This record gives sequence, structure tokens and C-alpha cells, in this order.
Amino acid sequence: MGEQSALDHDEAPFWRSLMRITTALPRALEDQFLPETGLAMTDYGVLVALSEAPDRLLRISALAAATGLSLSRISRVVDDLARRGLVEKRKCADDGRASNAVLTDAGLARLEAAYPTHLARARAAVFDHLSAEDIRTAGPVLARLAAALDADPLSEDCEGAR
Amino acid sequence: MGEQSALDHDEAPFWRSLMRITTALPRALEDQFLPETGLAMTDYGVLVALSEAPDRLLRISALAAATGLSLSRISRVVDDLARRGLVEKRKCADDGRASNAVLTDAGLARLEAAYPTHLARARAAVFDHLSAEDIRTAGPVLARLAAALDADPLSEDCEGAR
DNA sequence: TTTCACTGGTTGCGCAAGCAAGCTTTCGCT
DNA sequence: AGCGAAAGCTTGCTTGCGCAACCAGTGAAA
Repeated sequence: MGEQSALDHDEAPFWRSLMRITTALPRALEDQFLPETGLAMTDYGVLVALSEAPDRLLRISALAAATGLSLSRISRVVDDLARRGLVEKRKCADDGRASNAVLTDAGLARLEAAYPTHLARARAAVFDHLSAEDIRTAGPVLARLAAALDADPLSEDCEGAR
Repeated sequence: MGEQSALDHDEAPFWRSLMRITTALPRALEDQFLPETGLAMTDYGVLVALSEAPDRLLRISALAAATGLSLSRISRVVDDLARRGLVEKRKCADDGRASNAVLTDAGLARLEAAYPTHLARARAAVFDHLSAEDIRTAGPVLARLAAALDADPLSEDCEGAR
């Protein structure tokens, strides 16, 4: 790693803002979300990922990739959600090592019940402060950044586990 | 909290991207930063805040505000940095309750030593994937968002503690 | 068919972080 | 003065999370 030029006039505030957002946003969301819905944001993310999957079913490892959590964390979160009846964990028939997590009806209901709160928090924390123009111009940039971050650690193509 | 309209066509991906960035970016940074510099990102943030303060000195509570960490966390982080000699903690003369943290010369040196790594990581994680145009257009939006998040929990105006 | 490397997931452990309760000092009111 | 409320940390405890070590099942090669 050689010498690099310092952040320039546009980059420095961009960076600052990013740092602030990454620390402040999660807290702002979590703080009222959990008490109001009984779900941690992590739980919610898992339920969303499952709800979007074919048959509402995903491999544990696919869930980890989809949510961006570590395998160990997902393992415990899924166990917990299973104990709460929001998810069912079934051993994969054609591969004895693997497990699938399936969103139960109760889980789907819970997810739908939480959605309005999620929406309200998203608006209060973010969209209420930005114009439609803001969203339109910054959106693609953030999308590119998110994609780059996703690709960086593991450049794998996950085919849906049915 | 009444009914709210769902996220629209621009908002949904914007939101997704934000969620991804807030989880993936911190890890992408931390992972190599700590081993390379011996500083956690949190430590680095504290040192930066102090280095920018007049006399390289800040109240503990001002540090908490500047870094966005809780008071309890800052308390322990500063203790730790003090034990490592990067910061000095002195009781405030004109208010027996308060303490100030001062950046030591060793702390400043350490900060400067870490800067190139910080820069390299910032470029690798973010700026290498975005154009100058991207930064210019998205920057102000992120700045506005960051400001809103800052203001939301505590709408206080902190005057510098000397 | 036996073995060995690999893959998918789980568990033990440690660390960062926050909340709530505590302690000391200060300040406002009387 | 003197007392109650509030400010400014600090400390005990809980939680979320990842890493590393582990275990079980698979599959390729001998």
C-alpha cells in the first residue's frame, strides 16, 4: 500500500456523512422498532428475506448471504425465531448437512404486522428529511456502493436452494 | 401513527441500499484497520475528534456527542486509551464533576500513523467504486441525512468546553 | 468400500456497546 | 446557609455479534 492522496473537498464530507449514517441510522431504527413490534431489526431482515424467497424457504447459508450476517449469527437467530414459532427449521432432504428455514404463517403475519412500524420509522429517520429529487439522484450512487460492498468479501453467485 | 403509503419506486431501492451499507461498511473497514493500526475504528474516531478540538482537549460528554457513542462507552474507551498513553484524562478545574480528555503527543503520532491505512480503506471500500460525479451529487444528500440523524435524538447546541 | 478432504452448520468464547442505577459535585430556590 | 434537583460521569449487567474450533454428512479417489 503506497502513498495515497488525501480525501478531496467533496470526498471528505461525503465520508463523514457516511460514517455518521452508519452509526446513527441503525440505532435510530432499532430503538423504537423492537419495543413496538417485538422484533429486532435482524429478525425482521430474516423474515423479509424468507418472505421473498420461493416457497418462503431458504438455506441457512443463503439466509446469511441475503441478510449479510455471519453464519454463526444466523444459526442462532433462526433457532430463536423457530422457538418463537415464526420460522420452521427442517433438515434438507437431499443433503443431510444442510437445513432450510421456512417462514411459517405466524411468521408472515408477524412480518405484516410489523411492516407499518418499519415504514413509519424509515420515513421518520430518512425520507422525511429528503426530497424526491434527493432520492432520485442519490439512489443510484448508494445502489452502486451497496453492490460493491456486497461483492467485495465474497464474489459468489448463490443459486436458490429449493 | 396512522396509515402510511408504502415506499415508492425510488425509495425502496434507496432504503435497501442504505440498510446494506450500514451493515457492510463498518465491517469492511474494521476488518483490516484494527490489525494494521492497532486501533479500533472507535478509538480512531475518538482520536480524530480530539485532534480537531482546540488544545486537543474535549469534555467527556462532548466526545460522546462528537463520536455518536454513548456516555458509558466513551467513558470506558477513554479509560482504555488513557491506559495506553494515547490520551490523558484530567479532572476539569472549574467543575469537579467533569473530566477532559486530552490527546497526548503519542496519541497524535499514533493517529497520524494510522491515517494512511484509514485512507486506503476508505478508498478501497467506497471511493474506488464511485465517480467524482457520484460524490458530488450524492454528497449533499448524505450530508443532509447525517445532519437529520444527528439532530433527531438530542437537539442540543454544544458550546466548546475549554 | 474405505478413506480423506470439503462443505454446511453449531457451539464456546470474547469483545463492543448500551441501559439503568449509582456517586459526586454543582446549581437554583428559598 | 441549606436543601432538593440536576449535571457529569462511572460501574454492573445484558445483549448482539463474530471468530475459531468443532461435528456431521458428502463425495471423490484409491
